Amino acid sequence: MEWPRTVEDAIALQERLRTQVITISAPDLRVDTVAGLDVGYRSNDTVAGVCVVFDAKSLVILDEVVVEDTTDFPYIAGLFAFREMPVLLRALDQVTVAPDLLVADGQGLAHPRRFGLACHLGVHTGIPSIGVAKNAMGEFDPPGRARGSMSDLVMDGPRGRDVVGRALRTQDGVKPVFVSVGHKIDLDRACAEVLRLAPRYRLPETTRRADTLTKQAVSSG
DNA sequence: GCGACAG
DNA sequence: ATCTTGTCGC
Repeated sequence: MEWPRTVEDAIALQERLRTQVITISAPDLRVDTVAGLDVGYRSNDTVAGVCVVFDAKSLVILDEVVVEDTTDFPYIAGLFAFREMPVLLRALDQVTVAPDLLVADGQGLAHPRRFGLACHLGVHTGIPSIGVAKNAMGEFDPPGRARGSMSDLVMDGPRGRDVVGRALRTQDGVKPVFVSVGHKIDLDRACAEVLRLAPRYRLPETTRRADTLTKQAVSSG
C-alpha cells in the first residue's frame, strides 16, 4: 500500500479503507492486554511516538516503547492519521507484549469520512481498536452527570446523519470523553473498556501514561 | 469570503 | 499538539 503524500491521495485511501472496518466484536473477543498510543511534538516535524501496554484488569504496565521520528504530513483535521500513524506503528512494532486492544488518542468512526486514526490503526494491524478523543467531532446532548452516563455522538456524512460514537462521562461531573469504534469491536464494548481503563481520572490510564511518556521524550535530550 | 477544525 | 503561573478544590 502506497503511503499518500498529498491530501487527495490521503482522502482517496480513507475512502477505500473505510469499507474494511468491522463494527462488531468477535464472539470470543477477550481483552486482557490494552495498548495506549500517543504522539508528542518536539517541533513541527520532529515527533516521539509511544506505545504502552497495560494488563486490562489490574492496570499494571507490562511494557512501554518510545521512538523518535520525523513527520512530513501536516496537521489537517480529518487527515490526522497520516501525520501520526508512521511513528505509532514503529512503536507498536517494538512492544514485546501483544495487545488485544488498541486505544488511540483521537477519533475512530467519529470522522468526516468515518475513518479516523483508530480505524486506520485497527485495519492496518488487524487488532481491535477504539478511539478516545478529548474533543468531539460531531454533535451530542450532554450525558447525565454520573460516571458511566453516555449519549450518542452524531455527525453528518456522505450517507446522511449517523451515530458515530458516544460522549462518555468517565467520572462524576467531568467533561465527557468521545469514544468511537476503530475496528473489530462494538460501541458498547468500547465504552465498557474505556470505563474500566478510567477508574479514577477523566482519561483512560492508557492515554494518560502514553501522554506522560510522550512529553517526557520531547522535552528531554 | 468566513468560520470550523481529532492532535 | 505547543507556548506557560498561579490557583481553586478535594
